[in-house]
Order: sequence, then C-alpha cells, then structure tokens
Amino acid sequence: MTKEISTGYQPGDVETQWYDRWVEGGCFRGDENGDKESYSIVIPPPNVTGILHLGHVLNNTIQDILARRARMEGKDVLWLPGTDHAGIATQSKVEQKLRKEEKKTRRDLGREAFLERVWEWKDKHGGIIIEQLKRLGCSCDWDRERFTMDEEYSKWISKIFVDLFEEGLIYRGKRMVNWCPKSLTALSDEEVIMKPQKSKLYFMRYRVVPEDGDDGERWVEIATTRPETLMGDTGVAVNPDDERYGDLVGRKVIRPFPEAEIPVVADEHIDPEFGTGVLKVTPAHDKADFDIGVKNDLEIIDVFHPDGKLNDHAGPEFSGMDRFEARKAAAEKLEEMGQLVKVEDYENNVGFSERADVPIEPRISMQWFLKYPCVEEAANAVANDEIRFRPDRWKKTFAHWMDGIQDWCISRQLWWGHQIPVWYRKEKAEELQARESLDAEQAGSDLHVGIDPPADEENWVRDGDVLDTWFSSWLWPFATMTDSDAEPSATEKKFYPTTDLVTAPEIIFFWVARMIMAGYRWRGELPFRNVYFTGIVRDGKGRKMSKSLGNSPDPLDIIAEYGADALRFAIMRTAPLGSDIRFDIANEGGKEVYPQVVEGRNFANKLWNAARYRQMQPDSAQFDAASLSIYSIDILAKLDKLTVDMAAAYEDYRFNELAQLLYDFFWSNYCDWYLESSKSALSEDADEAVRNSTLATMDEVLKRFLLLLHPYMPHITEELWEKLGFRKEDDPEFLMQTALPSAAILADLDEADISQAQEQVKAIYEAVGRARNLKAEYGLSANKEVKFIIDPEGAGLEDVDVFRQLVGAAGVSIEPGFEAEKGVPTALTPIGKIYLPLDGLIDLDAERERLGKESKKAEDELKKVNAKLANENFVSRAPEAVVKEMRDRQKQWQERVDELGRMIDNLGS
RNA sequence: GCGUGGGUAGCUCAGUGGUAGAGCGGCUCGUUUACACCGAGUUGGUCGGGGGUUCAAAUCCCUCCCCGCGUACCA
Repeated sequence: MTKEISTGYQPGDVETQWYDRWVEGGCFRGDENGDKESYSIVIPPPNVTGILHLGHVLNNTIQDILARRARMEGKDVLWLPGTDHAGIATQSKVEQKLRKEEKKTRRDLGREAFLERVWEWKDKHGGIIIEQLKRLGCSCDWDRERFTMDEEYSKWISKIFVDLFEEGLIYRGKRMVNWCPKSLTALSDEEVIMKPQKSKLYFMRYRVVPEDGDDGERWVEIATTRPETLMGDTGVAVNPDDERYGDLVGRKVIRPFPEAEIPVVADEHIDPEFGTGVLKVTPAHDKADFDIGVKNDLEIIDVFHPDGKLNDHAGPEFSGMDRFEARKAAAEKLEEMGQLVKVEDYENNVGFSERADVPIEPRISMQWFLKYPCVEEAANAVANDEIRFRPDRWKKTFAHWMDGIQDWCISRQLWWGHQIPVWYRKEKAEELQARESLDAEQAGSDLHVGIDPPADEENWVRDGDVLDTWFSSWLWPFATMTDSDAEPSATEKKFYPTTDLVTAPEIIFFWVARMIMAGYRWRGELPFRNVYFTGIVRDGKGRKMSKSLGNSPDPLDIIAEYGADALRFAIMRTAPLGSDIRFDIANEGGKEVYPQVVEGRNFANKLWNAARYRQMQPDSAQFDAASLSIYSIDILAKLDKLTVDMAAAYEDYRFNELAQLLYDFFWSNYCDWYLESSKSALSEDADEAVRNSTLATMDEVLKRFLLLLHPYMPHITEELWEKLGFRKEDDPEFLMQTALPSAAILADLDEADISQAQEQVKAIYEAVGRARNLKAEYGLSANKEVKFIIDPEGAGLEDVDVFRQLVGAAGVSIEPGFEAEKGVPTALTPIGKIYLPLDGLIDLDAERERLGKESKKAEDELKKVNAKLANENFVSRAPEAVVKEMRDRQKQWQERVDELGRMIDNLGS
C-alpha cells in the first residue's frame, strides 16, 4: 500500500479548535460600554429541546454573516442568543415519554411532580441546540444567553400581564375558541392551520312542524359536512331573500335526534347557492353558527367532551363515541330514519392544530384574551418603512393581518409555561371563575392580579392556566437586555433597538408583529430596524423538510462529513432573497450526498490549495503598485471591483449573490487565470522584479480575499490567515477582528493605465481560449507541446511567455505577415491570427464545401482523422515515409466519408 | 375567491428592451510548478402557451395554463 499524503483540506479539528479560541479570546462579547457604532441582533430563540435542522442553519448562518461583517466594519456587535420554553411542544414530548415508559398521564403525577419532570428533560436536552449552533460557527455572545422561563424573564411576563390587565386590555371571558381535542387546550387563531380535506357533504331532510293550512307533509333539505353535531342543532337558517324558504322563517322544524322542535331563522350570511340554501345551526360547535345563535337568541348545546368524544347531550346511543365515529353513526341513523337524501364527495378546508395535527374543534370556553396594544404604531412603522421588511412584499401580508386583527386568546390549559398571575380568594374562587367575564373593573378584594402572590397566599387559589408561549416571545428584544423592575441596562442603552431581525415569514404574526407592538408599548419605540425574511428549506422535489417525511438530513452529520464552512457556503449560495431554498439530495450507491454542499467543500479545498501553492513560493518583497504586470493589475482591479460589488450586495441583503461573487472571483479569475498566468512569472529564469511583484500581488489578493470571505467561511479563512502568516505585529489577534479592506489597492495608478492593462489581458485571455480550442479540435491534449505562429494585430502580445504557458505550447513565434498553406488550422483573435501548423491534414473547409450541409456526420469523421494525423506530427515535420503512410490512410478515410455522404443523399431522396 | 411568488439547458438557478448565461451533470482529452474535492475542451434551450407594443421582447402589456405560499365564517 502506498502512503498517500492528503493534499486536501480536513475541516473537522480546524473548525472546533478555532471556535474554542474565539470563545476564549472573548471575540463574541458585545461591549455595552464601547464607543463604536452599535450593531445588534436577537436570535429567534429555538425551542429549548429542539434539534438543529436546515432551517436553523440558514437562519443562523445569515445572522452570523451579518454579525461578523459588522465586527469587521468596526462596530460594537451584540448577537444575543437564547432558547424558548415552547409550551405545547415540550410538554407533549414529556407527556409522550411518560406514557410510553411509565404508562402514566401528567394528571397521575400531579402538576408539581410533572413540572419537575419537564425541568429534568429541559436540563438534559436544553443544551443540545446551543452546542449545535456553536458547531455551525455562530458568533453569539454566550454569556448573555437567555431562556424564556428564567426567573428574571418570567417576572417580565407577569409584569406585562398586570400592566395590560390594569389597562383593561386583558380580560377573561366565555368565547368561541379553537380547541385542540388532543392537547386539551385552547389555541390562538395563528396556531390553526387550514388544510384542504376530502370529505363528504351529507344531504338530510328535516320535517317541518305542521301548522294549520299546510298542504300535507313538508320537509326541508339541509346539507352538512358534520352530521355528528346535529344533536347540538338549535336552529335552521335560511337567507331572508331566498324565495324558496321565505315562508318558513319563524316556523319550526323537527331535529331528528334527540327529537326536538327548533326554529327557522333568517340570516344574510347564508349563501342560497350553496347546498340546499339551508344551514343547520349548531351554536356550540361553529364560529359562524355561534354568531347566528347569539343574534337569534338560540340555545347553545355543547355535545362534546373536551377530548372530542360525544357527551350525554348527544343522547345515550352516541354518548362516549369519538367525533369521527359519531359522524358515520349519525349518518347511518339518518339513513335508517329515511332522512338521509344523498351523500356527495366534497373538498373543504378544515382547521388543524399546528402542534398536534388533529382537526381543531370550535368550542365555547372560558379563556383569557388580550386586545392588542399599540396596533396603530406598529402598522404605521411598517407601512412607512421605519421598519424595513425584506423582501418588502411581506408588508402587504403584515398590513392585512394588522387590519383585521382579532383579540388574542392567551390562556392555555397546560402546565409547562408561565402560570397566569391571577389569584382568586378561596371562598369566592368558584363563583369568580364561573362568571361569564372578568376584567379590571370587576377586580375587587377577591381577585388578585400581581407579579407577586398575595401576602396570605394560603387563602387564595391561583388560576391554573399558563400563558401562550408567544406571550413571552414578544418581549424578547428588550426583556433579554433589562430586568423587569430595573431602569434600562447599559446593554439595552447601547444595543436597543436592535438592527436586524432574521426570521421565517411563517411567524410574521406569531412573533414579528407582536414584537413590534410590544416594543412600542413597553419601550416606546420599534424593536428592530430591518426584518429579513428567509425562505423555507425544501428538498430536491420541492417538499418542505420535515421529520415525518424523513427528508430532513441532520446538519450535524453534514458538518461532520463536509465541514461547517462548506454547509454554510452551500446554503447561502442557494438562498435567494425571499424565495425558498432547494436543498438537493442525491443518492450515490445507497448513500445520501448533497451536491450543493459538495461544491462548498470543493471550494474550501480550492482555497486551501491555492494557499498551499502560495506557501510553496518564497516570501515576497514589499508590494509596489508601480512595478506590476498587466496580469497583476487585472486581478487587483477585479478584486477592487469585488470589494465594491460586495458592499452593494450587503446593502440589499443579497446573500446568495455575495456567495456567487466570492466563488467566481476566486475560482475563475484568481485560480484559473491569474495563478496559471503567474506560473511563467514565477519560473526560475523569470525576471526578479516581475517575480516579486507577482508574489506580492498573490499575497495582497489572498489577504483581502480571506477578509471578504470570512463571514461566509469563518473557520478556514482564520486558519489560512494564520498559516500564511498574514497577521502583523500590531494586528488584532484574530482575522475576525481585522478591519475589512477598502477597494483602493490600485489607487496609485492611473485610471486609464488600469483599463488599458485590463483590455489587453482580456484580449490575451480570449486568444488563449481560441488557441486551446484549436488544439482540442485536433485532439491535441492540453499538455501536448505544440508550436503556434501568431500574425499579430491590434493589442498584440507584450511577451509570449504567459500566452505559451496558458495554452500549453512548446513554442510560440511571432511572424508578422505569416502566410499559411491551405488547410492549416487558424483562429482569429483580438491579438491577431493564430496558426497551428500541422502536416498532412485534410482541408476541412474544402471538404465542408464539397459535402454540403448534410455532411455533419462525415465532417465529424474527418475531424477524427485529422486528430489522429495531428497527434502523430504535432512537434516537428514527419519524415517522408510517415507522411506517405498518412496520406494513404487519409485516402481510405476519404472513401468512407464519400460513402457516408452518398448514404445521406439517399436518405434525403 | 382574493393576495402573492414562480415556470429559462437533464438538474439548481442568474439574466427587466439590444448576439440566451453560470454551476452541476453528460461527452472527449489530460500524472503541466497548488488542487482529480483538479485542469482543458465540448454538448445541452420554440426562455410555460397564445396574442399585442417595438427596428428589436426571456425582459413591457393583455390573456390563458401549471406549481408554491399566504389569506377567507361557504355549511
């Protein structure tokens, strides 16, 4: 076995070592006493027990890029991290575990013991995602890490509850809410996801209660998707203008079971076109029906238990039955009674609980609600761009929601979360909690709403509900900086309002909108100036990444294999502003590979090797703009342009374009062209001054490029910065603390000289392309050292060496006015005519003319013949005998070609 | 339904009035002073359909089709 010394870049240890050094060096600390311009971001807190997914990678890489760039621009930067307690998500996880491992429910343990379990779970899993963010390279100020259930943070929640209650914005009331029969809690409208469902539309008929003057029996037909709620029907509604039913209004129909007479009412909300134009009204189980019920003073009969099973009001035969079973059973019973007319397939939208993924049940229950504060300020701030949305089309979505804003149901029937800071005096508790409404005005000595419990706590009962998780998240930007009972901290004074917020558009209402309102309410100003909305990470087929689909690769696995820098670069390069990201997953021999990440890794490797190449050369003398070759001027001018273009792209948050600019500059301009052209300048017999300025140019380019690339690929750039010895005595300890370069390397040179040099280089490079092309056409491999003859024109060649080096020629001679024999391969280029003199070739031009248009295939054959011939005589003229042999072979081929030509002709006729 | 983003090479996408581009893939060739995680060359396109404006349209206008997202009390 041969021992292979890897020339490739191995990211693993390099990345973790640098991360540790940065942390030890205090690089991430936001200096609240600093006197530089401030830049700040608060992290969208991930779920405390969550696991890093590609969405996080995208989101946090963007934040890290912004933070690192800001540091290098010389700002005082704070990226404040933390985690969210995620009420339902975390509680269900623990409940699930309890059920599985101990066959117990949370009620078996009791509130206190259960919460202990959740804290245990949190302590065990809470740190995982934080460690994962560190592995990604995130430069958060970890000393300032917050958790939404920290003691200090929790006080904030109580404080704002009390504030809003006293202001009359929080009230308790019996309302129609979205009820999750699985989690057994109320949800906010935002937590309900509408999904189209294939269901059935049941047409049933109710008998009209006979009246005097009726002409025989009368029935009305009613269409419904939910026959299982029929037992809760307390009315039937028709449109007042519907002629078919106008006379029925005010009369009664018979609900089949439990049998009862229910009134027919008129309501404009009814669409005569839909179904039969008659609606069964179930005020307890539908929001619209509830409204109709209230308007018409209908009875409200709840036929469900909280878990979605039917209760006694549904009658003994249905009681205890699950709602979906009951749907079938009710339909069957109607059928038996002869009151089911028909059943049609039907597609409708059904609201699902976001977390539990079961259809939610509209349900009347006692909950706490909030009327939003500072709605107008928040709406205006976004409308007039005080807070800039990117892309700004989200403004419209935001405005639309703010426009139709509804009171927020903030109470949850959970245990994990911030318990509502409301206490009822023991002997009055039952009575108070049964009241249809409770607000600040009714608060008396029997109701205590406060940050602290009442002094004689044993005489009080605390409200058992907790607050919606988002009720704590909306304070995040300032509650993480200052304690609730203190004056604004130095940190807040320095870093609030924050500069950028990077988040997913999915939580524009859940979080962004509410933070803006909270910012105005408690801090009197906006919480952030820019909101960058990322796209959604999808798989190669365009499906959203999700656990259940199993299409979501673990970013940590990817990092382990390719490196964090590669993953960061890959995801940024494919993340255009505001549209979704396709994360391609290919399968190679049963193993998943990620083409975009492979490219990222290859890029890192390319960078690594370009640096290695530089390291193999001697040190350079001082950089001197006056003694540069045209090639050096060209690459430095392109670097200046890169610097300028990047600044502009950062202005507009065009992250994928930035990645592309970096990639193209380095790989194409620097490696493929400049490095290759430098090889002749670095050769042993090259001029000393040229060699020196070339090396100095390489250093300058690498130095500046590493700085520009650092926010995207922090680890490898830092490593190379050190390896190449770019840190000068007085420089900061790390690359990440070093100031970005300005775009003025060539400031000493004349503008016109620069553009002239660039034009010349462009012409030469184009000629190189043509010459290579010529070689390839004759099957001469890149390293066959052919001889070219150039008949110069225009810009011409300053020296032949670079050209020779780039095309891989043994010799290039300049022969003004050179006249080639017929058939010698020729190319027209901006620097003149280029000839590749080879003997005994078939004259392709002549043949092309002879064979006509149809000869594509014949021409290809001829090209192959020429390639063979060329390969046998590429350096010098062949001896007579060889030439003769080739001519014979040429003749044979020619015959075949003629035959082919005839065949084509025949085919044509 | 309304709003919104999109449909360009086999794949992922750039390209807002002036000769259709990049990367990946495919094919051919290759142990050149870094890099095969590489180099050189090459092959791929009625720019979703139709109509219009214009000397000129992927780009502007109209219309239709398809996909995604948001939103809506159609039972």
